[in-house]
Amino acid sequence: MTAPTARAQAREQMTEQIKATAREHLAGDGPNLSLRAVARDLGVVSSAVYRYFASRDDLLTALILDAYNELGLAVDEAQAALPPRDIAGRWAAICRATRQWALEHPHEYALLYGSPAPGYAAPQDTVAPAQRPVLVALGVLADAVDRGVVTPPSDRLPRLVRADLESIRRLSGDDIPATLLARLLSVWAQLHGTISFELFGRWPHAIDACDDFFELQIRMMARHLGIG
Amino acid sequence: MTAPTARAQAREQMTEQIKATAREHLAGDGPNLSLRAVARDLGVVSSAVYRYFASRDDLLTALILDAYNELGLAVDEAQAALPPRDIAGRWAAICRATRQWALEHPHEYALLYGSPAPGYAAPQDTVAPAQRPVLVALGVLADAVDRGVVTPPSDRLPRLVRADLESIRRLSGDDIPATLLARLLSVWAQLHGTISFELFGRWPHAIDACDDFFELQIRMMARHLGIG
DNA sequence: TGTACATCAGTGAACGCGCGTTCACTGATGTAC
DNA sequence: TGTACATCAGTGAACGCGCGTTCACTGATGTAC
Repeated sequence: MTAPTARAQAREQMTEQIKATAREHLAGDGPNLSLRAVARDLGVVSSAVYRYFASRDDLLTALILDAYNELGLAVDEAQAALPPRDIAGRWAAICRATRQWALEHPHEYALLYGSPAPGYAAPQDTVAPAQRPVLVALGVLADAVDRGVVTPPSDRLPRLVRADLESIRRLSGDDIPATLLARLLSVWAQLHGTISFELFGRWPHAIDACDDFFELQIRMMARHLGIG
Repeated sequence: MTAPTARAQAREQMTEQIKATAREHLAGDGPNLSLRAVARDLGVVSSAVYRYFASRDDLLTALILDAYNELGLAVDEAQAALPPRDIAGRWAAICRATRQWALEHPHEYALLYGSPAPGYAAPQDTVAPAQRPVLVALGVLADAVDRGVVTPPSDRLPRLVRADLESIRRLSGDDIPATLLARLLSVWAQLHGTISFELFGRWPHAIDACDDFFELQIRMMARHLGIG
C-alpha cells in the first residue's frame, strides 16, 4: 500500500468535483443534465470530462450509485443509533431518515424513485445498492421476530406472491415469515408514495403539516407491521 | 348552435392528431418530447404546430389535462358500475381502474405522478382535474359513512393536520370525518406508491406476481379504511 | 347567387442556440533503469 | 541521482446532429352584403 500519487489524488478530486457539479445540474435539468454545461461550470473543456466518465450515462450511473449508497447508509445509521430492542423506534428512524434524505436531496431522490430517465438503462451494478434501504428495514423486522416482539400476521398469500417473497427473502440473510415480508413491501410502497407525493407536489391540496402527517403515517405503518 | 364548419372540424382533428403523436413521443423522450419531431411525424412543418399550441409547454399541459380527465373518468365509471352499497367493491374498482389505466398509459401516468418535468410549471387549470380521482374515492367513503357501514377510526390527529384535512374536505361537497379522510390520504399514497413501484421497476427484486400482490394491497388498504 | 373581404392553416427560411462524442495534440507527472 | 520513456489530463477543433420559436408569405376556406 503506497501513498497515492499527486496524480491519483487530483484524479479523485476532479471526479468528485464533476459529480458534485452534475448533482447541481440535476436540479435544473433533471436526468437530462448536460455534460457540456457541467464542464463549463468547472472551467474545463467538455471533452476533458471523458477522461473521468466514458459517457453521459456513465456519469448518471455514478450519481445514482452514490445516491443509493448514501441513502442506504443514512437509513442504516439512523436505525442503528437506537437500542436494538426498540423496534418501533428503529422503524420510525428508518422512515424519518428516508424522508429527511429525500428532502435534502430532492433531485437525487427523484432519480432513484421517480419516473425512470428517458433512454437511460440502469446497469446491473445499481441493483445491489438499490436494495440496501429496504434490506435495512427487513433486518429490523427479522430482529423483531427473533426477539419475539412481533407476531407475524396471518394473511393468506397467493402462491405466486409467496414465490416472489421467497426470492426477496433470499437477498437478505435474515429469516422472516412471508406474511410479515408482504406487509413490509406493502408499507414500503406507502412510505415512498408518501414521500413522493410531498416532494413532487401530488397531494390533492397543498399540505402545510407535512411533518405531522408523516409522523402519523409512521404510526399507521408501524401498526400495519404489528410493531405499533 | 350551427353545424361546425369544415375548417373547425379539420382543426379539431388536427389538434387530436398532434396530441396523439405527442403521446407516442412521450414513450421515448418523456416530458422532453420535441415539437419538431412531432411535426415531422405528422408530415408537417414544425412551425405549423404553433397554429394549435402556443408553445411546447402548452402542448404538454394539454396532454396532462387529457390524462387527468381520462383517469378521473375511468376511475369514476369503474366505481359507478357497482351497486352503491358495495363499498369494498367500489373501493377495489377504484384501485384496479387506477392501476389498469397506469399500465395502459405508463408514460402519461409518469407525467401525472412521477417526478415533475424539469422546467415545466403546471398552470392553475390542471389543479381541479388532478383532484378528481382522489375525490371519487372520497365520495365513496362519504357514502359509506352516510350508510353507516363504516365506523370512523379514532386516531388522534395533530391540529395542523386537521386544518389541512378540513381544506381538502371542502374541495368535495361531501361530509367525511377527519380521521377517515386522513386514512384515505394514507392509503392513497400507498396506492400510488404501489403502482409507481411496479411501473418504474422500483421493487427490491423483479416481482412476477404483480396482479396478485396488487389484490393483496387492495385488501390491506380496505382494512385500513375500515371497509374490509 | 355572386362578389369582396377577412380569417386562418400551413410553408420555408432564418435566428440563435444547444448537445454528445471523437481525435490528434501538448505538456506535465510518474516510473524504471 | 539522473535520464529515457510511458502515462495521462486537458486542449481545441470538428462532426453531425438536434432544438423552440418567429416571421413574412401563399392559398384555401368562410362570412357579410
